[in-house]
Formats: sequence, C-alpha cells, structure tokens
Amino acid sequence: MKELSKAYEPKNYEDNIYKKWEESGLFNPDVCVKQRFTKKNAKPFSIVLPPPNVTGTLHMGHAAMLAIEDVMVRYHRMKGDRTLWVPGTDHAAIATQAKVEKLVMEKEGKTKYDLGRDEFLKRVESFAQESHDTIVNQSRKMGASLDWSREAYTLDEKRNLAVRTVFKKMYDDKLIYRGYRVINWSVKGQSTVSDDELVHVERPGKLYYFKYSKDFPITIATTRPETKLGDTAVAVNPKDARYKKYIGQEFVVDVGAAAPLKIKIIADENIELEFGTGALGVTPAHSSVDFEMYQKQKADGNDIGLIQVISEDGKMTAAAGKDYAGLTVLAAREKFVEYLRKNNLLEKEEDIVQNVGTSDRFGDVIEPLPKTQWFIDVNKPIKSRGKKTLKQLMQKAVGNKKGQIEIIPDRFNKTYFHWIDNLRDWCISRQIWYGHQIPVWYKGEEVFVGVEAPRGEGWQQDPDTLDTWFSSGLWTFSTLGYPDLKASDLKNYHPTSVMETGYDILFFWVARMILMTTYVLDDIPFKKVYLHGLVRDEKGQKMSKSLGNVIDPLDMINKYGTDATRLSLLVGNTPGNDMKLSEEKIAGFRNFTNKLWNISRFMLLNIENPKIDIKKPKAKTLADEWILEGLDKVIQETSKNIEEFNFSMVGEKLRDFTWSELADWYLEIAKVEGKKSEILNYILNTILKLWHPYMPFVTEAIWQEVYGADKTLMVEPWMGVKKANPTAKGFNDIINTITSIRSLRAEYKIEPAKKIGAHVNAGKKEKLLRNNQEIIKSLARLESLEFVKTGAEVSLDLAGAVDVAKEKPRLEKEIAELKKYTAGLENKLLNKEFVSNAPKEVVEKEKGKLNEAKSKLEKLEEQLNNLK
RNA sequence: GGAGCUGUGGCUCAGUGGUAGAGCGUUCGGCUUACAUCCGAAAGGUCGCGGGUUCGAUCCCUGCCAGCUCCACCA
Repeated sequence: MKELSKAYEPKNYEDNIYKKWEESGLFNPDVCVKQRFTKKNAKPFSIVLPPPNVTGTLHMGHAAMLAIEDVMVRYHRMKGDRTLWVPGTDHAAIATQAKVEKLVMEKEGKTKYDLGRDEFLKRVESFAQESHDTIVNQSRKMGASLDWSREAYTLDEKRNLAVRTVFKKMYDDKLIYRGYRVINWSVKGQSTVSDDELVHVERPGKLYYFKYSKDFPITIATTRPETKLGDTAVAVNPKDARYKKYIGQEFVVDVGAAAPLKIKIIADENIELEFGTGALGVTPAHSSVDFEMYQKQKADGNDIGLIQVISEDGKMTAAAGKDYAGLTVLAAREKFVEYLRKNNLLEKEEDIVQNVGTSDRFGDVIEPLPKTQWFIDVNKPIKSRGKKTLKQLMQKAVGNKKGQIEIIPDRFNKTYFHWIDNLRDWCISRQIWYGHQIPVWYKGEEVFVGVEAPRGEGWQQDPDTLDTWFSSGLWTFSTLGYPDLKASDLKNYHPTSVMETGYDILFFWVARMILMTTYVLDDIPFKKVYLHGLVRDEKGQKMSKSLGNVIDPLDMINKYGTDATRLSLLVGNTPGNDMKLSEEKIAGFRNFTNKLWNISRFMLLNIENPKIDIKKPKAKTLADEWILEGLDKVIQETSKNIEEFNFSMVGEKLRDFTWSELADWYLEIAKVEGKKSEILNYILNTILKLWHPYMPFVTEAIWQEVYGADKTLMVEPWMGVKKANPTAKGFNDIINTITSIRSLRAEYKIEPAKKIGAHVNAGKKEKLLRNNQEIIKSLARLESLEFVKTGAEVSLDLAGAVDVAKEKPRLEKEIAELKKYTAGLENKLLNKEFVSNAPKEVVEKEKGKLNEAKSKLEKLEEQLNNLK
C-alpha cells in the first residue's frame, strides 16, 4: 500500500477521480443495476436538476444546488436505491437573447435586425453552446454525480416535441387562447413580459390633478398625463355622493388628441374614494386595470372605446394628435402638462412615491399596451380533470396529505397558495427570436395548430416564441421521455422524489411545473420540494458583478478543493434561509478536509492489512466500546438527517464525531493502548462512507489509495444500525477527568511529571473500574502524570504541587454554586406538579442531572478535604 | 396596502418547553514522530424589548422595536 502524503492536495486527485467515476458509467442507474450495485427491483430515487441558464457561468447558488442534490443522490445510491439525477440546461429565452444582443452590439456595433433572424440565432446558439460547455464542466468540477447520458436541453429536439405536444393539447382543451389584451410591453426588448417577470421599483413621481376641459365637472388625478390623450371614460365609486349624479353621462372634450375624446362617466366599485380626487381617468389601452373596466363595460353593452396613444416603439401614435405623434412618452408628458397649465386646467401637482413596473431582463420601464397574444387560461374548467381549473389543480397538488407535494420549509405553502389566488391568465407569447416557436400556422383567415407543420402551400408559422417557463414547466417529464407515455424512465422515475431549488423561483418555475404536470399527466411532478436560500456575500449582500463581491466557485475549488467548497455550502445554514459565505469559511473546511486525510493516514499506519469487507469488531476496552457506540449513533443520525433534509446538522455532527471524538480522544488512546487494527479498519471504512456524500473526492481518494484504483467508494453499500443500549457511559467521566487535569495543569502552570490533585469516581461496576484504570493509566502516561491507585477509587494523586491558597477558594466557590444547583434540582423534583405533569423522560433526565451533580459535589468536597 | 423571514458570546450561524452550543476570532501554553491546514487550556451570552400561557420559556401566544425579503392594478 502506498503511503499517503502529508497534506491532501485536491488538485492531484479531483479531476482524475471524476473522470474515473464518469467512465465507470455508475452515474447511470441502469449501469448500477447491470453491475449489481443496485438491485433490479430497488426503490427509485430521482431528481431532475434545475437546469442552469446558458447565459454564462455557474455561481455559488448553482454550486450550493449541486452540492445539496449530490448529497441526496450519493446517499441514496449507496443505500441501494435506483438513483437517477438528470442533468440539463435552460435556453432562458429572453435572458440569453438579451445577453447576446448586448455582446453583438459591443463587438460589432450591430443590432439583431442588422443581422437578421437566422444569422442572429446562429450567434445565440454558438453562445449558448459555449455557456453550456462551461456549465457542464463546472458541474463536473463540483463532483456532481449526474447521469450525463440523459442530459437534456430545454430547446433541443426532444423537448421541442414535448412543448409542441403540450401546446396542442392545451389548445384543443381551449386552455390556450389568442386574445387582444393589455400586456406588459418592453420597448427595449420589443417583447411582452409576463406578470411575474415584472419588477416593481419605487420611484419619486408626480400626481397631477386636472380637468379635461373648463366645463368638465370632475377633476381627476394621474401620474401619467400623456396617456390621458387616450382616455375614454372616468370611473367613480358608485357610492361616491360627489359624483353619483354624473354616472352614465358622456362628455366630449378636446385635449389636443387626433379626435375629441368622448368621456363617459362610469361606476366601478374598486375606485377608492380617498385616493386623489376619487375619480379615475380610464385609459383602456394603457392600463390593465382600465382595460378590465373597459371589458366589463363592453360585456354590459356599453362600449366606451379604446384609443392606443403609445406604440410599440415607445412613442406617441397618430391618435395622440399631431402635437404629440412621434414624441417619446416623457416628452409628451411634459408637453401635455404644459398644455394643461397654459389652459388653467392643472389644479395641483403632488410629489408621491410610485411603484413602476420594470422588466427584470431588459431593465426598462414596462409600457402596458394592447396587443393580440397567446394566453393560458387558468380559470377554465378542464373536462379530463374533473372540471377542475388549472388553478384548482395547482391548489390540490400541494399539502400534507398523501399524494400531495410537501414543501420544505412549509412556510412556503402560504406563499405558494397566495400566489395562486392572485394568478391571472399567463401570457406565453414573446416577440423574441430565441425560443420555441409557437406551433401555430396561418394562411389568410385560416389557423392551424399542430404538433407538426400543416401540409400544403402558403402556411406561415406564428413568428412568436414561447415564454421560457413554458418549456421549463415540462422539465420533470420532458426529460424522462414524454410525450412517449410508455417511456421506461417516465414509468420508473416519475414523479421525481425531490425538487431541490432556490426559493426565488418558486413561482416562476416550481408552480409552473405543478401546473403543467397535473394537467398533462394528471400527476404531481415531485413528491417533495426542498427550497434552499440564496448565497450572499459576508455582508449579506447579493453577489453581483457590479458590486464586485462575487465569489467564484471555481476559484474556491482551485484554492481549497471541491470538498471544502461543498461543505461550506452545506453546513451552517437552514432550508429557505439565505446564507452568508466567506472565503474564511471555505478555508476552515479545507482544514477539515486535510484533517480527515491525516486521520486516515494515521489509522492506516495502525491497520495491518486493510480490508473493505469488515464487520463491526468486538470492543476490547472501554474506549473501543465508546467509539463504536459513538459511530453507531452517528450512522443513525446521518441517515436520518439526510432523509429529513437537515444537511447542515449532518455535517456538524459528523465533523464533531470525526474531529472531537475520534481524532482528539480515541486515536490518542489508541496510541497507548495499541493493537487496534481491526477496529481502526472498521472505523476508517465507516467514516469514509459517511463522509462520501459530502466530501466525495477526498473520501474516494483515500479509498482508492488504500484499496486500489479499481475499487470505488461511490457504490459501497451504506450502513444500517441496530439500536443498542449504550454501555460505555463511564468513558465520558474519564474524558472529564482528563480535561480537568489539563485545566488545572494549565492554571497552575504545572510542568509534566509534577504532581497535581484530581480524582475520578470510577463507578460501581468492577469491569468498568478495571477498564477505567487501564485507560486512566494510559492517559496519565499521555499527560505525563503519575498514576496512583487507592482501593476502589482510582485517582491521579499529584497533590503536592497545588497552590492551596489559590485552590481552596476556587473549590469552595465551585462547591457553593453546585450546592445551589442541586438544591434547585431537589426542589424541582419535590414539586409534585412537576413530577406529575412533566413527561417521564424529563423527570428522569432531571434525576440523572441531580445524581451527576451530587457525585460531582462529593468529589469536590473530597478534594477540598485533601487540600486541608 | 398585504404576507413572510430574521434578531442567540467580537463575527458567521446551529439548537432545545427544564439554569445555552459550534466554527472562526481573541488570550495563554505547546513544532507531543497522522496533521502547525495541528494540539491543550481559557475568557466571552440577562438567547432584541414588554406582557401572557406553564410548576418552569431563549424555545409556545401576543404587542412593540430593529433589519431583510416577497407579493400588490392606489390611478
């Protein structure tokens, strides 16, 4: 066997190990079955990776996602489950196109129109390909055990077929419709944007109070005077005494628009009496609220009309009048306000803070305007789904009943349901070029919707593309073989076990997957949703290029290794809460990685002939018993906590066991007790397995150094543990004793081999006493103290060197405090209410505490007597 | 305007209905032949503030203060 180097060098191992894993094919569950690492009829465990956008590189958030999912996947694979983790990337329509547009402009000074659709798409595709390659390589660097043979792309052929199939199905069910509506328009992006992609930004604004004309009876208030050129009504609350009398009347006013405006006074209950003047100028073309009023009126047989005064290029239309046509919105606003002022129509200007909707991707202010678009109707009863609407399907899918999706942490249930309650029809068409082109063809008045293009000449496909979340919504099943409903992956792995993703895309994505899956497959897409927090910098700020606070996972991997980087993202945070990450934290875990390496190195020096298959050996000493019990406990806890998504807890407990118990105590004792080959071999194998899901590289590196490069830890079976009664309790007494010796020695600056007083109550059992003596003897030697045995009591009697003057008050103080404490406990146990009301275990625990305190008190009093 | 989260030692965060834990940092002492990416010891907290429930609350309820986040068609 090769001797391990002094320090673990991740770079010497990681890439090779990953390559070996990948070549072994064992990321693929079919191969695991074929090679008999997994039973054919094993329980499935599946995760579909949230596909990163092909807009660049992976950031720490992705790294966290990969680490968390890889932990689950590796754990379940070792446990023997038929484990599948499907990788993929997302074409991220708008985001990718916007990025490439920017790049093309920077590099060539050209717009997408200069290049034309085909040429521009070629640029996007090559950019996407490059991003994809980077992302895939980074995922490998993270050690992610993804089944690359099943890799998918949201815009590849198979996914495109899934998209067309679902579109057609929804169209046939009349869930998808084409409608003329006020939509969110991004002038910069020249496309619609969905409600969810709108980001509301607070801005200082002005509220203008004015009248359309001198003899118009009602003053209205607006933040957007320029749109008033397209007003067709004034809405007031029907309960408003001030305006009641005008309801139903029509006024004709000339404000300089192309034609005089016919303003009808209408009633609407949503108008607030308190805001502004309590009257709202209705602009059906440029406000979705106003548009809804317009539709409502129209349904009631009262067409108030709609005038579009702003066009898609963000400029005023001819309908706005010759003074305004062609002006930008802002210029028109100034001009119109000036007009009002001149004609004494402007009554008041008020500074207010207003919320402006901006486009997340393009960054500009969203212009609501009317346009014919494709929508998904979320309120239409679906025959094949028991007349439930999409909204209802989404509501029914989540909860804590069997067959429902459990969201972790559960507080996001509330967020989810609230979102559904406020959900409106989803605008799915985009005027961008990169994406799934809508499978609709036109020929004159004819419309054809189909999975494949229609036969015959003269058909023109709809130029629009689909919202990127449409294809993402199909992700859990489009990656598993859909639309082939008999596909084995779909049967074997759907619904997936867990969806692990950031809480920031709960609406965008998780909800859409639930919508699509419940509708298309009449099933849930995943059994559980685990939401992780965002990775922030050490100050809690979002990491961003402009702030310059981005920690690049690759840099950290280069500097500290993958395992350390993974641990830093797994330990020290809880689900759904953001985590702050600093380089120091990663460096800390690098130290631990090295510690594990050295622990293994030491153990190997004491293992005669390392074996993979080694059963739990019998304990020969109390120390052995203690560490084996500790190991059993940590095995249990690790399994339980991974299954319950307490990833941080697992790391902490394992680290504590490995470092504080195994390395600091057991291995030290092993040095003096010696002859522990079998036990050490067993412990080594076990902790390497336990750590493998968290630190796949260093554990695999050690494993292969020890057992040969043809072996792999990755598919070694996970351990089960039978519950056992702890018998090595006495060992903790010993630890405490030694600790107090060390402490006293430090306090009194006693050199090794000098005398110092400390006692240990060895307990009552003979066997325990014998064992304790052995260990204490050993540890006394370790501590360079003189070991003295007196009757049934074991003591390390080195009293001579103790400074009585100093020690006496210390002991007295400690005794006094302890007496107070025991008195308190005794009182508590005498309290009938406590004894009868508190759970039995709690009472027992308190009794235990009391006994412990009493014996400690005895010891201290004895020490005090010895001093005297 | 609604909803949610957070507030625990200097920092980052775990945690529990029964007189508080870790890592880092700090101080002191050690190159003890697995590891100085280490070892030993120590200091350091009225668990944001007030009220309630309870035999008992840092943990449950309620109000307040502070920070953060999401949602929303106040024109």
